[in-house]
Amino acid sequence: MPRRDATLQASTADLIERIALFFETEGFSRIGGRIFGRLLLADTAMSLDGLAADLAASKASISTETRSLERRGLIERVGKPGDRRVYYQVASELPIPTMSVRLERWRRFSRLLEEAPADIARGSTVVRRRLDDTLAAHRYLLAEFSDALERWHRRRGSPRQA
Amino acid sequence: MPRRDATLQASTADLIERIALFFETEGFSRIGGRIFGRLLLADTAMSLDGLAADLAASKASISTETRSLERRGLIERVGKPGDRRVYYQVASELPIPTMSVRLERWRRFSRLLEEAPADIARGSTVVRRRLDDTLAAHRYLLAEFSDALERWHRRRGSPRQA
DNA sequence: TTAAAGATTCAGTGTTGCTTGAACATACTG
DNA sequence: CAGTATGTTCAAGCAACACTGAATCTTTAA
Repeated sequence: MPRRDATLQASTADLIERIALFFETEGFSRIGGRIFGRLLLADTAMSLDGLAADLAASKASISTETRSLERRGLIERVGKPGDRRVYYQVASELPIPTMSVRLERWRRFSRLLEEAPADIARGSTVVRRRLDDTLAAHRYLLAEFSDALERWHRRRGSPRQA
Repeated sequence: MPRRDATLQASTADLIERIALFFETEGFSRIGGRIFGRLLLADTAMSLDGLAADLAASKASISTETRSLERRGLIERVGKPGDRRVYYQVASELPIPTMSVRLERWRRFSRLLEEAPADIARGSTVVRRRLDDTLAAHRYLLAEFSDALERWHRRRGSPRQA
């Protein structure tokens, strides 16, 4: 029974675990969630084996899950001079990609409705109207939300005064 | 090998299946997604055994999944005079609950960050700042989105001119 | 080129959770 | 009351997926 690295505070490990549980309900694997949680609370970028040791998981899992998290824009890879390992850190403009991923999901559903063949609701005005209404709401809310995201980005995005 | 009811058009069955696949990525079961898809495209409310026959699934599954969908506000039960069965239909103000469910998920994550014990990032300004920024973004976007939802509701919610 | 570290892929194992038939509960009808 | 229709719960089978150790690939250093 491998133990988690002792350098991790109990409260930190706790929060990481809760984040992982949350991520699990969002379609990630538990380890994926742990990685994200660990990086979110990390003072500095971490290497693959650092994560593996820290989270008591195999390097195979870390490798797979980091790639998945990266593809979804939640984390990014960085290098360190004089070190050939790859380091991972939370995406620099974190809120944007997080929300963008969610936006993308909605769009997929909207597209699904749009693609509904014309013949599907033929003869049934009630269905046709329901689909139209739903689609209209999605369009409206998606647009509003994109705007808000854009606004936030402009308001906060530029100042890189670390 | 039970077949799907022949009264369902092929294109309709197809769309239902794609909706079900989408719902699966959203944390529902496949059958749950099928039920929602079927009801979304249904001209009229459907009974439990109607759904079971139509979707070639057991009544047990339909019973479980309808309850889950109802709890999440996506469908609702209605009665028909002179019939003791329970009928299901898509929620009347569909877009609202759909979006509300999503909002609720975000709020859960925000709460997770808020509950992060103070000691967690002590000594690390970079972590503290990252958490603060993320939380600020979430608060901003959640507020904006709630407003938009409210606006939509007011704009569209009242006219019940069926 | 070889040696070695670092990262990825693969095949196997275990766990989770969906789905179902059957048993059970409830409520209506005559 | 008995009989029946309707809906829910339960235990078990099964499929899907996460996770891992080992093998493989890639890159760097000497």
